[in-house]
Amino acid sequence: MNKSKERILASAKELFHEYGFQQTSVDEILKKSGVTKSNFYYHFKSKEELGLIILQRFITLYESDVLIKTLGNKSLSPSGRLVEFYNSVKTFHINLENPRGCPFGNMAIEMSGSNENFREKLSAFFNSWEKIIEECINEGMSTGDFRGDLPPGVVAQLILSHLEGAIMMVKTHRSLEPLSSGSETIMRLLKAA
Amino acid sequence: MNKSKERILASAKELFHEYGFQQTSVDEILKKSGVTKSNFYYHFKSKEELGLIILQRFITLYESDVLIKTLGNKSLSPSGRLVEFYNSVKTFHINLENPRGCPFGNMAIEMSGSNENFREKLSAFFNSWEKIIEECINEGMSTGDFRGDLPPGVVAQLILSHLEGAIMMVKTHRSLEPLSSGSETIMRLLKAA
DNA sequence: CAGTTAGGACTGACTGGTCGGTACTAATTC
DNA sequence: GAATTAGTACCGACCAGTCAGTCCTAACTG
Repeated sequence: MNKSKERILASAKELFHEYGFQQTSVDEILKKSGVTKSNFYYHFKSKEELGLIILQRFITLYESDVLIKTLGNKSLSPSGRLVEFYNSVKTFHINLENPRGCPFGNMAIEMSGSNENFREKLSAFFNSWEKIIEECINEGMSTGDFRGDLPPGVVAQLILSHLEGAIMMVKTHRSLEPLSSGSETIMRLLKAA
Repeated sequence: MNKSKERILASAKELFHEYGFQQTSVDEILKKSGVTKSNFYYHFKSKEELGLIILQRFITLYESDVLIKTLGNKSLSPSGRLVEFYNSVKTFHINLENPRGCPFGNMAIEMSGSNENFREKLSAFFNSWEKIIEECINEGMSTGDFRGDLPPGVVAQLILSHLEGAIMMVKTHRSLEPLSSGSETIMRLLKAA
């Protein structure tokens, strides 16, 4: 059911990630998904609505498929979880022939200045992402995985900021190195003395 | 002389920073600068050419007015230079009622995937920026300002990645906190044991 | 000095094309 | 019979970019 709707969502998701929201036209989405324009506007009242739905889906999927399975994986040590998380991010970006950047970071920069709906959703998601990292850091400080002389919330914020910046560098330099080298350095800096 | 040309450059620089390159139309630049379209194309052969010129100007200005005066200020200690640099970045972003993000980071995310001219210029600039940070870190490791158990180039890369990510967060959360808190944490992590 | 030439700065009207979105009819599917 | 898909023509706004031609000043020429 809703075959067209799903095809629109799948095509738009890829196009938004590759070219950005504003730089993707509705016509391109129709062409890629093989759906007619009237059918598009039967399912979505506007391009913005589509964008917000895709963003929400991506957030939900990322939380359940990546964040919970790595940072929330209680069968690993806290530092092992963080390493697993970095690995999953690297895998995600290495699988694209040309780095496209972080879907969330790209959208944040593109939309935060011009659309409050996108900005608020992204701001809330970054906060929740940060909380998940913080939980892992906090536990790692108890177990002695990580140095305990810094507030875990502040460390989590630093990790997320650095991650987004590193992915930006990966996209700009067309090399995974800033992410792999940066994540290793983060791990070293967090090691207990 | 060239009053129109300078007005176009000044207006476009602001608009590109606030809305991005692609989201700023030539007509908007004309409206803001009060210049006619034909005059615009008398001075610039395309919107892309204008964008590259503005980017180059911004890079040159930033290197001479910010990077050299902070990270290259030999009258300060290496760690004092880094603090000064962070202060200048914070001042830059606090002076805008709404955070617009880093002009270079914004452009990198927006253009790296679709325009090689922009991507290469930005990639080269990030490398040169990194080198300036590295020089400061390297000296600080000699003086004992910073811990010496990490390669300075890797640390510099981490600092720049984190900075760009933190500015992205400032823009998304509409709060300076990720940058001020993050920079303090970086300083603490780099302190010699 | 008068007449000509050159060239940079500038103009308004215009082009072909794309944008997101609408209107409306008709067929197909569950 | 209600939800979905298809088709297609259309809209006004906007897009980057072009054009022939004017204005003004300064240098050259007789």
